[in-house]
Amino acid sequence: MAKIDTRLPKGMRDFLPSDMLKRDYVFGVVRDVFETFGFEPIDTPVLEMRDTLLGKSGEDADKLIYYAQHPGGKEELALRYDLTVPLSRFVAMHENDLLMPFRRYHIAPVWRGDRPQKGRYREFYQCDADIVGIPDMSADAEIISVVATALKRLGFADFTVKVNNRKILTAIGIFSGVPDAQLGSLYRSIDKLDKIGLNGVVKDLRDNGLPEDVVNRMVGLLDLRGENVPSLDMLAHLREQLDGIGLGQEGITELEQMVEFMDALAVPSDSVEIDVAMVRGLSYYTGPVFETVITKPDNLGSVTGGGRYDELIGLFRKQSLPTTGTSLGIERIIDLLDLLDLYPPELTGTVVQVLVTVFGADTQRDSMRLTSELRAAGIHAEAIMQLQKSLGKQVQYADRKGARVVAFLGPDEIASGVVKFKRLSDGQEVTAARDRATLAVRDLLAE
RNA sequence: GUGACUGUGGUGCAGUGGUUAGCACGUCUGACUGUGGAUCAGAAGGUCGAGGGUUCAAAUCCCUCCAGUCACCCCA
Repeated sequence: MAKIDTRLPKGMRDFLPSDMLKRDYVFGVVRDVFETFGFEPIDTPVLEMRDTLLGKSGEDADKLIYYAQHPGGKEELALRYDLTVPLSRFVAMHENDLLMPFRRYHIAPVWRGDRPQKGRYREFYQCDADIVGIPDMSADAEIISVVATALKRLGFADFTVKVNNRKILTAIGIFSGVPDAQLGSLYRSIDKLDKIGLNGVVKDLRDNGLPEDVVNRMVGLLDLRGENVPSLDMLAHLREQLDGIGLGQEGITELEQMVEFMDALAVPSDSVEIDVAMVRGLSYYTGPVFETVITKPDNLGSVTGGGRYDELIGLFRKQSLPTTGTSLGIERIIDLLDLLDLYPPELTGTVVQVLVTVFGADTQRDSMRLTSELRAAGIHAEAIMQLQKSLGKQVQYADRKGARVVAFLGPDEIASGVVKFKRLSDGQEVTAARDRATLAVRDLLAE
């Protein structure tokens, strides 16, 4: 008989138990850091009304949104593309129940109909933290701080949070004399600076039909972005260049304030870089924008992204609320943790701590009783359920599974009222009285 | 949406026109009926991505489709 094809939707994945344990570990660390910073958890439906999502993140994003429909349903639905737009809807909808400022975190899957490739999936989790209701740069500095703290707690040593401000980008456009219609392609060219270099950007700009004097003015500005120029000096320089352009002055002041606040929050200055060539594609950003790259293996793209979007909530409510936040991309973080092997040693690939063997039908109930006692003491325990399995196979099963301790409860032990435990890592065995069994296991697990 | 590369047991690969398609790892069984990682012996497991064409003969050459990977765009 023909078997049903097992394939999954493109870009979507199953997770084995060992994968899930890693994921849960990462989620746990991130959640813990978020809560340390005073962010509260929320959740929203995976489906939203189509109109809620469309037209918020840009044309490119709209094309990636999945539509979801019940055959008999009249509502036009879509799978959420990110957690930011749902938050905006959520705030406008529940403002009566929210205290401002509202700091929330949200860890949940989102869907994008993108072509999958390394570090990119069609279904993936985002971990977002946002502060609603604060226009001040102290909020943006908090966001950078929470990002840096989470990455550090996960074990990353070499990462850079890049910071820029959309107002500066706009000012660069004004300064150089780029017509509004071409601002988009201007940003796109600038964004490629790291990849294709200054000459590449110049070529790109010319190819896009920008006049030579415009290109030259632009190059003068981008040249400021030298690696060795201290950030604040560079901003002062930029301030002179953009003299008379109000938006640019504003953006620079905001960055300067952020730097001060980050300093007060003890964000290590060597993990933050002001990069006036960092753009970010989502259209709702209005001020500071952030993005993190892991600098050591440096091939997986950004692991966090965010920024300030002061107008977005205004689409769902008479008056907008100033909001800033970030998203951590758990999938890329996990790929990197795998690569760098940064997991704590206690992640063994199984939740089972003790595997209880079974000698035969006549001792099975004793094994079950012991298992139950271990569980009551909070020890993760599993009993063998196949009576015909040889003892060797049972121990092998425990070993392959990754259980740390095996319990033996055969006729001899039962007769003398004891139980024998063996720690698989070093083969050490201890025999303990039945009423001291859980203590003995705890000792073996502790080392 | 654009481009490049790749599809052979569960996984990784070999096989580039010629008998029943091989190897490694993994799986299962046994040596080992009260103790794992090692060793040895044996077994199971494949419509060679799908369809069509060329040929006496196709995993191998050609065409189409499908799928996967990577890159661009964009993004986490």
